Amino acid sequence: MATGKQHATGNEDEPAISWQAQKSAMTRDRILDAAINSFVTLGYTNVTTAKVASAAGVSRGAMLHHFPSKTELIQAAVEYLHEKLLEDYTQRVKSIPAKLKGKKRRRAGIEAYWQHLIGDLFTAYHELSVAGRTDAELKDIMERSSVKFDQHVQECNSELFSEWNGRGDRFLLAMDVTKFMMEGMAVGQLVVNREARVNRLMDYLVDRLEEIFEEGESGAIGRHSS
Amino acid sequence: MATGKQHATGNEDEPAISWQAQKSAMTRDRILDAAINSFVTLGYTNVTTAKVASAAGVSRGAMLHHFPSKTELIQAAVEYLHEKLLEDYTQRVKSIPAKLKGKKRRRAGIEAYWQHLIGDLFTAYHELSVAGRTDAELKDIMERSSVKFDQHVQECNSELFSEWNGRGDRFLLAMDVTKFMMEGMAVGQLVVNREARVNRLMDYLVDRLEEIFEEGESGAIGRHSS
DNA sequence: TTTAAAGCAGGCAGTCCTGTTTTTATATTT
DNA sequence: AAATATAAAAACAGGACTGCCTGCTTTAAA
Repeated sequence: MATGKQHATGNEDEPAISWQAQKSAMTRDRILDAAINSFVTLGYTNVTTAKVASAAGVSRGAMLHHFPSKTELIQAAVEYLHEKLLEDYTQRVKSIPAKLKGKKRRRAGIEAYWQHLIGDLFTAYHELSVAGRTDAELKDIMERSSVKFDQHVQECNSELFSEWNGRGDRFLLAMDVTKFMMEGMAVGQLVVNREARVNRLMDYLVDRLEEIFEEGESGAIGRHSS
Repeated sequence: MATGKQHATGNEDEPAISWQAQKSAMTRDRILDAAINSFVTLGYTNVTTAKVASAAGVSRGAMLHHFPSKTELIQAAVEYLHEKLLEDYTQRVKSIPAKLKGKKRRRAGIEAYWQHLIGDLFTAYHELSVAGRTDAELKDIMERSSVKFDQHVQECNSELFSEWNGRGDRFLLAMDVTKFMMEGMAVGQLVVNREARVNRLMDYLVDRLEEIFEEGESGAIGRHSS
């Protein structure tokens, strides 16, 4: 594969993209993709370096060349996963038709987040997150990743729902409600009547968000608590 | 502890509680307690039969006498955990003062569930739940356990919030919203500003439940969706 | 008192996993 | 074209975990 026919001509001051560096980076990414995929299909507990190497189609030796230890592999996989999570979410949000306005737009935002949550990337993230609870190093990385991701989501939402800017705490509350309720749905056991319950919950959630948007400073939020 | 002086007198037709059966049951429970505790402190990934035996204070041989394989140990631990989860939740709900009425009572119910969720038992449950995603046998057991637990919670709530009986779907929706949002909070990464956000979310949740309770058939729920 | 059986303790073999080292192939440079 | 560096493959050693097996102690039955 890739017989390596590079430009034979002079090509003097082309600095250092260097042919084999690309190949190296490619196998590196293949390994990281395989790692993430292994977390999804096997579960964190059952992932071994050999299985990842096999899934990536490289020898164990090749893998240990790129990642000298299992720990370094996992840490690299977390950072790689973080990038892919950001990209996945961003992509889903960006593909919301610009013509959608108002409530339709909000509903589409919720749906995009839901599709993100039931995808493989978030599954892998959750596996690592649970594993991180009892692994100090991993915990640290996961928390940083989580905080950065939430910041990105907030920026996306400020853009997507610009009509809500300037609401301060309200906006943050709405984001928290959405985040935790939907993550709970994605993570929790939801076996009986799944479809119907999910739809009903998402309808309910959108309505509550509308409430926050519709009502003024003295609206339903805090009506009882005040 | 319990020097085992059983009644030396006749006591003819007492069938078979038999001395060593008690001892056996006790070590069995010690092992299962140690297993659950190991899931909490070590994480499912790092639990080994040797560590569980050590934590229980029994030899490995003793453990293999009670649980011939690791699989059987874990399955027994799940059933044991299920019982303890039921008991824990029930206990917390029952200890809500009977004098509390109306909103105070609802708030106390939420608080009881929250304390249940941030306890060790639910942590162990979550570990096993995640492990069950990629383990067919375990998945099966966990789902059954989950369904049964939810049923129990529903019965408790029907009793605790009897003023809401007869609301049908409304009631189920309120339970789902509560369940998933709070489980999301318990499970998800919630590092920055944890205290304040949790309190705010629980205030918000209680208000939404009040809404369901206060408003009639044509209330806020479905106001937008209809 | 003897006999059978159950609970229990510890050692042993096989397997899997990790990380190191050695070896081969492929690129880049002089 | 030779030399050097890097990527990849394969063999190897050490450690950990699981399951089995043998023997010991305590309880129940005869």
